[in-house]
Amino acid sequence: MVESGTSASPETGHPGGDRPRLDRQRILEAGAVFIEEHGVRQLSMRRLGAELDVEAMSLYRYVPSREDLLDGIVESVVDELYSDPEVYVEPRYGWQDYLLRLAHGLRRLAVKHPQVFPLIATRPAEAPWVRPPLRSLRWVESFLRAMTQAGFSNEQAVEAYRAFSSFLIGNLLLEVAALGADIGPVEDPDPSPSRQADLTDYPLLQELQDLLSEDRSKQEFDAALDALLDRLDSQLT
Amino acid sequence: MVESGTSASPETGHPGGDRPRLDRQRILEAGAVFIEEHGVRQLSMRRLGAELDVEAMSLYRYVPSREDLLDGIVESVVDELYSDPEVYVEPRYGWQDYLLRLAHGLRRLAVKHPQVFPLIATRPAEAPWVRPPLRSLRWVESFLRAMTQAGFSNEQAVEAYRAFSSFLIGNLLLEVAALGADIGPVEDPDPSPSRQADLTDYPLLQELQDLLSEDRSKQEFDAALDALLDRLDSQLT
DNA sequence: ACCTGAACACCGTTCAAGT
DNA sequence: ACCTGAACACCGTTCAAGT
Repeated sequence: MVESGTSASPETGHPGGDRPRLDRQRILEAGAVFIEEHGVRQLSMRRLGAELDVEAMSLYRYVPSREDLLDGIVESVVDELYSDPEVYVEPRYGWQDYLLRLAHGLRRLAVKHPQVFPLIATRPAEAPWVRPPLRSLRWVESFLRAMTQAGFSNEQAVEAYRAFSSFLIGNLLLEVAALGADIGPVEDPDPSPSRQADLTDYPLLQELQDLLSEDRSKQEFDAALDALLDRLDSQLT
Repeated sequence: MVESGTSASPETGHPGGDRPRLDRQRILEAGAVFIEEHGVRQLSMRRLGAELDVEAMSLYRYVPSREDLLDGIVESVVDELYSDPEVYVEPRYGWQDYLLRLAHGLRRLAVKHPQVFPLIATRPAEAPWVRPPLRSLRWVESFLRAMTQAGFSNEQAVEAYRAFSSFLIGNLLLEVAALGADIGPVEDPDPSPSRQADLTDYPLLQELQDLLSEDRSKQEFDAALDALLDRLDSQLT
């Protein structure tokens, strides 16, 4: 990238290519944007540097490694949940209300960041029992408090936490996979006929193809969530 | 799976390091073993070649690219399901029996290949509606046939298929993550104190840490599966 | 204090060449 | 027919050097 010649104002101001100075948060956000645009596989230190008008090596002043960069991006995206006004309210309307808000907040997050969500779901967490997508001690504590205060035993609260995590991962991972289809690697669209499945040997698939292609994620999410809440409720007394 | 042929095998003389000749299936199996031993991140064409006593470039005669290699490994591991005698029986004992067998077969697969399973769960499939971990048209057809023949409507069968996939992904992905903890990248054990979470601000987590660390995956899997079957059953009639 | 250039070890992949 | 050597473009990362 040809640049510089920006000797006039060191702080700010150029309309075309100004460079607000590097800092960790700016790098993480640029990383999240880059992943959403090009996929994780395409994210290299060099390319992210270029995006920020900087050499790759400069990033190492703020981020110890590419791995740590990815962890940082995940953390920074998940932290958006704290500023979701629909989620972050005092849990005084009962545990079902709390779980509903939390689940829908995480679904909004997943749909907003379909390319980052698989990382949220699959990166190793701080401790083995901190299960995605609730990747922080603070949320786990909050979850368990809501449940125990509602009358669940310690064992039941922990079991509910696990069931809730599994429910979210399964539903949201498959939803974003169907969305962007790029849940792991591979970037090219590839609309070649080879990619179009040959259904001649599968009469039922042929018949149901329209149904199978229909997107009912929202309804299914709500239905499964409802069933989960019922199941948990039945454990209470 | 050692192949036939190679009768006198004149060129495989070395006692310690004989080289049974390259073929696609051998490469895929070696890849699966390598991933289970060292993690996906460590798998490079060069290293896999070395494992097979061959230069990396030789692999390209059987596998178009590293991406395709990973897809091939996933396919070859999932294909083990066909030779699981507990799973692959005629579905004449009812749909619940069928779903139970299938679910437990996939759980065995996940536990046997904890490092490969995340790939099974996250690699883009043949068609967008072919949801992991049932990554083949054949299994989807089989699933839908079992359900419709049991009296589910087309819509209900498709919905059941989606609910079943989500259930499996959520439960099994989190189970293998807790197992190997390496659900994505990063290889080092790192038992440093920095990795040990500081729980001073989270009294409930402190109190429940033993419960949280307990492994109850099998029971929870069975309980959630049971609840799912009940939910589906209630839609019948 | 912050960024860069050059360098190292390692990748995936191509292709002409060996046997 | 099957494998290899050399080469290319690209990585992550280190470190001494620039400003």
